[in-house]
Amino acid sequence: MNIGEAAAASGVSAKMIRYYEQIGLVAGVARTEAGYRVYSTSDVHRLRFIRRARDLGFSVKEISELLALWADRDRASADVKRIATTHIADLEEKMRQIREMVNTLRHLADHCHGDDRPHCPILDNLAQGDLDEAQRNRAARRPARV
Amino acid sequence: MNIGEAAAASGVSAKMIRYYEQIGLVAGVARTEAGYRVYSTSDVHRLRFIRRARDLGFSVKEISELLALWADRDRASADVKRIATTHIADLEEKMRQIREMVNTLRHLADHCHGDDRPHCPILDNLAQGDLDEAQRNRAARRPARV
DNA sequence: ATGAGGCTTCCCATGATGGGAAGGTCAAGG
DNA sequence: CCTTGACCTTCCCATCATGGGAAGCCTCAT
Repeated sequence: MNIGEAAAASGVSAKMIRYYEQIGLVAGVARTEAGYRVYSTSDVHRLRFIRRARDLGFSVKEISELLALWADRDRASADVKRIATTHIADLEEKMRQIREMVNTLRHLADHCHGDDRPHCPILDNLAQGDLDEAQRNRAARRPARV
Repeated sequence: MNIGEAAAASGVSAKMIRYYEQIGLVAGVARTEAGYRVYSTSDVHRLRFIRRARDLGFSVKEISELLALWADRDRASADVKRIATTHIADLEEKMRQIREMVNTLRHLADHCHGDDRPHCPILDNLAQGDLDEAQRNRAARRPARV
């Protein structure tokens, strides 16, 4: 199987397959005499695993650990679960930060007439940058940055 | 005021102040004979505006539009509100995607014993990558990628 | 044998941020 | 007056995952 077919079969673009090989996430595969990469079905399985893990928001580093555990038949499920729960916590933290932004923004937008007149609480808030709820929270537990 | 003081006063790092100048988000400021940047209080206000907008998740591009509206006394508040509500929608979409990931992951993690035994539904799911809820949704409305 | 389409590598760009090096400047204190 | 330390300058590099595109080679079907 050429890289294009492997891409179609795994849902990972050819570009990304080469990239994953370059950074060592997948081992270099066999090549034809002409230098074309050749993929087996188990290579494709591996790529699909990666694809699915990416879809669940895991970083390449985490996926690398997950792949190692996947390959290790004697792994402890606790090790897998630890990675997953840590990731869940990361995602939840991100969600919390976004929710805070949305709350603040929605509050401001609700008080903005949104007509031809220039007065706008949104700009007022950005300009004065007073310590409102979101900002106090941010100050409390740096670093924020979503 | 030197860049260091402006950074402290605005909450924007000196690095980022230079970057914002470079990409044209803030105009080049006055310089001393020696080449040091000199900031006025209104420069600092502008930086604080940027800082606050970044904290609310606005992109540099959006902030550039917001700054233009801020400077325009005849703006229509509708223009500001449009930017804000679009941004809110973006954030909510991101939240939705993250929530989906979390739901799937939490479901999997809940069914993982997390002990010494190797069996693990998390890896099973990644490996088989069957079309579960999250994946069908993703397939329905590409592009996903959070 | 020719053309289309696939493959290769290599370089560049994204977005916002930080790190760090090499070198110039300024102010305070000896 | 000179030194020293804290600041400033520019320039380059790295992040993270992804895509775009060019130049050139390969393969298969016509």
